[in-house]
Amino acid sequence: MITKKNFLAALKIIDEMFPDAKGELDWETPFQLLIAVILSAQTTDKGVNKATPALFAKFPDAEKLAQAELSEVEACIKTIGLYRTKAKNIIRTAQMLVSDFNSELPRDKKTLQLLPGVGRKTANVVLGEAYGVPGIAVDTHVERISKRLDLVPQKATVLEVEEKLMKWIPEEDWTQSHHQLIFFGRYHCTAKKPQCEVCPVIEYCKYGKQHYKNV
DNA sequence: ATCCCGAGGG
DNA sequence: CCCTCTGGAT
Repeated sequence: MITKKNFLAALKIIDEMFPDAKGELDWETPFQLLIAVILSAQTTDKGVNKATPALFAKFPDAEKLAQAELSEVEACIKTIGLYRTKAKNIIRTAQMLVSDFNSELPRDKKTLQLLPGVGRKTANVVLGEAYGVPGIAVDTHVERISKRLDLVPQKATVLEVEEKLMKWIPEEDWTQSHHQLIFFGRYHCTAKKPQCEVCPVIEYCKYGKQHYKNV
């Protein structure tokens, strides 16, 4: 297991690699952010950004989406993976916002997760992006990076990853580090062809040292 | 553990 | 072809 000192050293280097890391979903209102994040499951942000303009043009707010026809919503997001489940989820989410929450987003994690399609990861992202609540959403990238750095055992759950990151990263850095870990995973430490040959973090990386011994 | 499910890349 | 992409619900 990596030491806290070495992990924070690696994080500092990643900070220098991606100083401007931020969320890449397009949205205008917290409601639209929520919908975009629900849609982003198992799908690239690019794919979501391609579909949401048409979706939000027709259904810009919770009231409109709550009254939408399922087939019409499906047509808007057809190019996105898992589109049938997601169409149902975002309509029901909009209906619940209107009927139970006065058309406003709940601002706490527990309540947000009552909405269909919203789990811990999505709630974390919405709270962080829309309201500035410190948090670390563990997605596929954050999980992969954490395991390659040997921050947690390979069989650790995403919740265990989140807890370890929150324990070792100062709270004031949670949001920024979260974005930077995602950028690092998306553009450098990719799932398929990680760029270990030119990786400034490899001296701290169990995975990198195992796969590229000559560095 | 399994299902949902399309686009993009290698 | 196969794998991956800011997962969640059953």
